[in-house]
Amino acid sequence: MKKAAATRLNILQKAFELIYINGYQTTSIDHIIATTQVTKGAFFYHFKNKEEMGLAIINEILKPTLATSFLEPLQKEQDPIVVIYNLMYDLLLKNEFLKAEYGCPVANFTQEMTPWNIDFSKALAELTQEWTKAMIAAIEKGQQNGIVRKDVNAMQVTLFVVSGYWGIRNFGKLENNKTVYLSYLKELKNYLNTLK
Amino acid sequence: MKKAAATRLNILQKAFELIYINGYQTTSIDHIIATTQVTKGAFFYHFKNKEEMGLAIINEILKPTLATSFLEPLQKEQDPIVVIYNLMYDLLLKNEFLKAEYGCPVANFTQEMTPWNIDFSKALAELTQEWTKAMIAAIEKGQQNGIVRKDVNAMQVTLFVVSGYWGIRNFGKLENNKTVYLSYLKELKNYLNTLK
DNA sequence: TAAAAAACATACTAAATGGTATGTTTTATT
DNA sequence: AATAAAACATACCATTTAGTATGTTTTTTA
Repeated sequence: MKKAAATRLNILQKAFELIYINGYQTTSIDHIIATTQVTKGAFFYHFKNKEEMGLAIINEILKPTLATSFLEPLQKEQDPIVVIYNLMYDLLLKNEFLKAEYGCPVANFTQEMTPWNIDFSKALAELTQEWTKAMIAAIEKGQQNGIVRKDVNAMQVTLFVVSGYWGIRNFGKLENNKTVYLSYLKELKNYLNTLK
Repeated sequence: MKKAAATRLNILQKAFELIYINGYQTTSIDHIIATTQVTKGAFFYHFKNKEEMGLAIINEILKPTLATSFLEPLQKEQDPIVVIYNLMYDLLLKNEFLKAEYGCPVANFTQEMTPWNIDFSKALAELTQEWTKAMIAAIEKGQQNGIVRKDVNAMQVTLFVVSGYWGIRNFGKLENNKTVYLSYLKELKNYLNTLK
């Protein structure tokens, strides 16, 4: 990687960490450049302002994570009920990128930036739609395979499941504890099994 | 009401509106006093700092709303499945205090303040616990009445339902649209009916 | 290897922020 | 009505903020 690209990525990664922990508004550029050991000149060479950096975090940090941790697992040729459950299990309990006490980065950004920042809203809505589309596809494939009932509304179920995920992440944040995830996962399993 | 108390309440209500729309961090005291037509002297006479005002919003604005809109409906002597569904229906589609594009105030605060602000976290966790306790009680009563299956875990179901509520509110915010609520409610009904 | 462009560094600025110091006015109490 | 306390008003301040102006260094290209 070129050195400039490395500097840029370094800024984005450290900035993401800070924002994930403290929020976008609360994380100042001064704070970011202090922890990255990068000067203000370098920062504003790579990003024309704070907002552009925030959007770059979504596109260059969150989007790749989405692909590997949220989409790929759904594209396996398996029982979608097992696949969705395992996905949630991994995201909530195993994923090292995501921490219980800081919630879901996409949900955090959504809460902080929408509806007043249109660019953020659009970028976040796109990310979310990629995930929901993949989940809907997985469920519909399960219907074709006869694993999931034909009368199940895949879009409806996806909305229900993703909402639950966002919500339980908020719970984990509130209680600063992963144990709520265990109860949630049990009930998610119960629910998913009713789709058979 | 005494005039001083009216001033205080006016600040809290206007501040809540601004914070509900723009977030706690982004809402400045200057902005609050500008829209309330109250001077800085008055503001800091009633609240020793911004944080105290924020906590007062939780205790004096959100808590009463919780009681009337979130708890009372659950305490009716009825089928808890109907009661919970109707509660969600009212909260998502009828409630005038809550707007789709701004999400759930408690979830918003949680996302923005936890885990780094302990006082906010505690106040918000208390609010949430009041709601979950009421919902658990409603479900357990339904089990005693034979409406809800005995093998249902009331706490687990409550966690699942509340998570879904928080999550769909985030969806509504993201899409800036109430139509997602309709799909969510349909699937919620399906889910709740499996508890019979 | 010289020139040019890219990448970074330093010092600064205007605006906004939470908060204070010091008043004045209003209300309650004797 | 006099006094004291409560309630509010105004002017100010130190700090933080995003962002800029103007450099210097490093890398690429001809």
